[in-house]
Amino acid sequence: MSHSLGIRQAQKQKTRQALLDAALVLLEEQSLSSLGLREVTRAVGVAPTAFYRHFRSTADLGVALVEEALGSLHPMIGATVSADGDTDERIARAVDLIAHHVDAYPAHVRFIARERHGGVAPVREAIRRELTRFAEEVKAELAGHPEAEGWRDDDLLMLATLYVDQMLMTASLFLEALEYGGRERERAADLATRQLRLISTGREHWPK
Amino acid sequence: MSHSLGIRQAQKQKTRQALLDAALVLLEEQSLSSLGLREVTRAVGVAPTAFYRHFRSTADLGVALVEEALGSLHPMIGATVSADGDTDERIARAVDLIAHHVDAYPAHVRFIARERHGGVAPVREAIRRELTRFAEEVKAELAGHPEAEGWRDDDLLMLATLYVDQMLMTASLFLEALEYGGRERERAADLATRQLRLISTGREHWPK
DNA sequence: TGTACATCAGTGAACGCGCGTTCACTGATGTAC
DNA sequence: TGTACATCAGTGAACGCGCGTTCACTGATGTAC
Repeated sequence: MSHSLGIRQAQKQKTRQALLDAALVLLEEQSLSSLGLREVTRAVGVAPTAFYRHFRSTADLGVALVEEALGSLHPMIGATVSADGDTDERIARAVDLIAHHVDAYPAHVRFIARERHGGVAPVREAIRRELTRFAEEVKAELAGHPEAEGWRDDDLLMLATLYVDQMLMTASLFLEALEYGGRERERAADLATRQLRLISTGREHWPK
Repeated sequence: MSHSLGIRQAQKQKTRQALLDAALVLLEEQSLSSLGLREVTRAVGVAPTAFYRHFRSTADLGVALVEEALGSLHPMIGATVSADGDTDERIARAVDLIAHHVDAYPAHVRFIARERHGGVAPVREAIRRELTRFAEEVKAELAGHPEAEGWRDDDLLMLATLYVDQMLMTASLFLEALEYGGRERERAADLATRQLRLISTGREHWPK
């Protein structure tokens, strides 16, 4: 769109984003099902009632956060499973991409890891839906590679699902490393690399 | 011990267990960080203050639940990675054991999946500690098999960690299937079976 | 451009409610002799 | 076995507090003419 938003709309979006940002910070130390609407508005500096101009409830805000968090993850996917280089180079690149994503968006990663199995059903649903979509995209990407020749469709989806889950496991391992500091980061990268290598080995020898 | 507990001790343990049981039921629909002490005592039918005779806080109760939940999982581990039969038989048996465990202790499985990355630090820590212990036990079990010959120690631990995480992923998939009903259960079993088969293939062709 | 009216994001007071925690207590159970 | 005292799991009243939600409001922004 070329015409800029009206002043009113722009201000509203700004407040909405401030609410999302404040919630994300508060969610580093608690889970969504205990997040209070007043906490969030207090952190932003608006009246509690202003919350209702943007979200019906904290669960509703949570669903919006899912879209934000997994939206930021989306561009990373294509790159992670892209085809250049040999297996080891691709694995190293994927682990590196995950590590940098965690550095750039730690709160988003934590939110997804926490609420994927969390206590708020609509948010769990939203995450499940997005991750299913991711797996299908990874599958499509895999199907484009020559290695995928002869693979059954459902085996490809199985592999894609394994990659997506492994990506999340690795991301949350890097997140812990970020908190603990020390050599945890290298240990996480090393573990993730070898696990991906084992999966790749299985993939190469998969009986088609 | 041969002598039975005194009446007082027995009654105290009974109340404590009732608190744990009630909490576990309440935690099916919310997460620990939003669980109220009064909710729990109300469900049991004791005064709120009675709670303090057993736990300092709901976080403390959470740690006790971790021990209960992962204790029930413990006997299953040896059986899951035991050596009898060929690869496919072993995989089928493992998937079956996981499915039955989820049927038998759904609330325990949900609790662990939810609080592993939940908002209560001491509980996350307790789960992490137990899962590390599990991975080391699986590693020891794997090391006893002939297939492990020539494997480096850290590669064995890497594989064990992958198995433990995969077990949890599968368990939580079965849990969702339990909620949704329909053919989800078979689909979950099928996916888990093929993912374990891929891991096994990688294991067989692992470059030692 | 100027005027008159409509819209609506954010306000602030008020509400009833359930929370965690304290305290002194009760009465059944345990123990010493 | 009986008695006198100690222990301690569970009670119930009371507290101050922050919660989510309602409501009528204000005043800047938007729109029609």
